Amino acid sequence: MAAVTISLPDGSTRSLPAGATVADLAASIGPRLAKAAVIGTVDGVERDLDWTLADGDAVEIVTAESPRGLYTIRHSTAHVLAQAVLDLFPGATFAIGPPVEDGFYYDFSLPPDADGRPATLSSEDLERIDVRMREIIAEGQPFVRDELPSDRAREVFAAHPFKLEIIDGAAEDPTSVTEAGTVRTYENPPSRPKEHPPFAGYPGFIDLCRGPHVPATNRFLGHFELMRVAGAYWRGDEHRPMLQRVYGTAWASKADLDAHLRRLEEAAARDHRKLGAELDLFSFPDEIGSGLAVFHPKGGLVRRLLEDYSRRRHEQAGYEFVYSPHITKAGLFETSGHLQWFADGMYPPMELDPDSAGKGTEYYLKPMNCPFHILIFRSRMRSYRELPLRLFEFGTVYRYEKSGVVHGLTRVRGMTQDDAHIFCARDQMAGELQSLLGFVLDLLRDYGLDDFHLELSTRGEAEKFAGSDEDWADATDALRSAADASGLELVPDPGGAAYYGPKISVQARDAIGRTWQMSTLQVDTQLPQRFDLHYVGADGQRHRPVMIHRALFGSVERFFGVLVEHYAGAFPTWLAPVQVRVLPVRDDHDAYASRLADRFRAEGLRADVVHAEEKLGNRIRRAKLEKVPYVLVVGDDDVEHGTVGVNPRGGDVERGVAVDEFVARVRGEVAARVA
RNA sequence: GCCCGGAUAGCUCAGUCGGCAGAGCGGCUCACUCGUAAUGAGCAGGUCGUGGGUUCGAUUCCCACUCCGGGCUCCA
Repeated sequence: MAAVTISLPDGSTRSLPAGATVADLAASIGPRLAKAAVIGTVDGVERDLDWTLADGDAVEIVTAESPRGLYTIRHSTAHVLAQAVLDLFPGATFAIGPPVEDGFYYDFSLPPDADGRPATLSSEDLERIDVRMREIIAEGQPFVRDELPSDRAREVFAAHPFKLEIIDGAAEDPTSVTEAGTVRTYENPPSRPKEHPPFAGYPGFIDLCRGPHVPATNRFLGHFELMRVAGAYWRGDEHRPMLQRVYGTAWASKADLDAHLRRLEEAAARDHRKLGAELDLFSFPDEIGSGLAVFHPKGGLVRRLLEDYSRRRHEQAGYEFVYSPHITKAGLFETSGHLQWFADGMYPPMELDPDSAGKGTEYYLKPMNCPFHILIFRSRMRSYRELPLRLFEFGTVYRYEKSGVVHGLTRVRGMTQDDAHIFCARDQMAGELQSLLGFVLDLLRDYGLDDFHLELSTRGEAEKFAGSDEDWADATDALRSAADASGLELVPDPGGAAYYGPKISVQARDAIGRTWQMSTLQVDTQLPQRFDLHYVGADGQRHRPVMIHRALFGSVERFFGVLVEHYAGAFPTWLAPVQVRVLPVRDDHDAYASRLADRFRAEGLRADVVHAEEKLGNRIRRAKLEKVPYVLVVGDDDVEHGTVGVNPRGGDVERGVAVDEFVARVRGEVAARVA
């Protein structure tokens, strides 16, 4: 029998009999690899284990723990989910079911209820689905690959309109291929034919799919958990039917699954909404309305510290501070284009000052600050010598966010932007953007975020963009070169721009690896035109300035929320609402404790005292739960020697520390903005 | 805006198959005076999210609304 020669990633080659598969190759390397192999890549393309190898193929065996192996496990689990739902809900049909980060989902449409609308899944249904999935897994159904002519596939999937759309190429499925004329399928034949198989000519379950898959349902699957059910629009389009989406997570082992579930718990424990209440930072009283926060004294203090530091840095960087009102007549937003492009995001107008006919003037709450800053620019003739003119405001704006999207402090209806508009000459734009990006990143690092990437949002095909192609191209180029100069990774986001211009957004990764959109830098040639802005150049002629819109925090509220989660509520000393808590051991140490707190406050530290009305242990416990950076315990020894017992957050207790030394230590930390 | 789920004391939650509402923590009072993550006892605190409907009777069943959570769409 002829042999095939296969090359491996380490550069070695192996000879196998003709007809050998990926699985045979793994077995020839070793029994452990044979067992661990989920799929293989052949010349870079992922293939099932039963794929027949050809002479000269370069093959890599993919194991369960690898990203590709996990992807396969999640993908195969999604198929099992689909089979289970189709089994349990006769008449149900299915759409797409790709693997996603940490798991998978599948979208379904259930047969109509008595009221004629498609039925929905409830969380109780998830338990039944879970049970059915485990039965299918225990059955050990193979995943059987096949290529069907499209005509034949249309017959097989006749009862599944979403699949027909995919076969016809009208809908995209990230896990399906619809090559001209044929489609690939994966069948899971059941051990016993189903009573009412929903596919013509197949006794069990079959799905359109590019693959590859695990060899059988009892290989590598089973370490999964269904997480939630949610609505999702077919093809992500809000004008199309709402499907029922089931999300799950799946891993290579029980230990990995458990570790993932623990990570979710940890993330929940640092949720800023939970910590906001626990640490008495802010709240969202129902009486005020959705997405409208109040900051309590401690949250207000932290917020003021964030803002104060930002203000100082902006002053040093040549920004000038302005203020503008919260409401304005409609005309301003007509000129700016907001009422044309952004009206959906604005609160409806108030009609004031009716005339004799009863017709009043419409006022709007501002959704953005830019038109106001523009009016400041336009308030008098500007010289090129004034440029770049950088106008900064902590500007509170209101946006009528759709009711389903508000989320803690990260998506609100009333927010304060650390907003600035830079008016510059066209030839200053590139340089200004570059130094601006450096300034942004530098400042974010001071707040403790240091892992970034950039996103470049450009104009898409849609109609929602104002202005000429040329202006967009210029602006986009300027942003791209500033981004390149930063050396950070740049992810494209076509179609993500605001109506008036492209933007770079800075995405920051927090302490547990989640990314948040923070700063935005936008180039705008539209508003200067709309407001007919100009300045007088060195040549004595009028020129049109370019505007750069930028916010570093994005919104103060979101930034605050992100920092709470980043630090898990344990703010660094410079931001902590209470930096030092003094705990006298007994009543007769009260006077000493109070003198210490006075001294600390005189040194510019935020210190308080909790007297001995409760046991020391409990007072320490409370201080720890409040995440106070320094708990000082003072007793007889300390009164006698002028020392303190230092119990630092996350560190070891140290007795008999001299007060001066302690003050110097903490003041140093605050100055360096660490810990 | 759409789909699913929820709202009971300041917080976390139990409970009522329709018949006067419960716990722990927290708060207050008293006692304890204590050296590094929960001392004990007592007291107060709820028109069971809001408004309608069904009913002899609704916190419980139905409807609408408000607010919250998880998604989709959208977004700082």
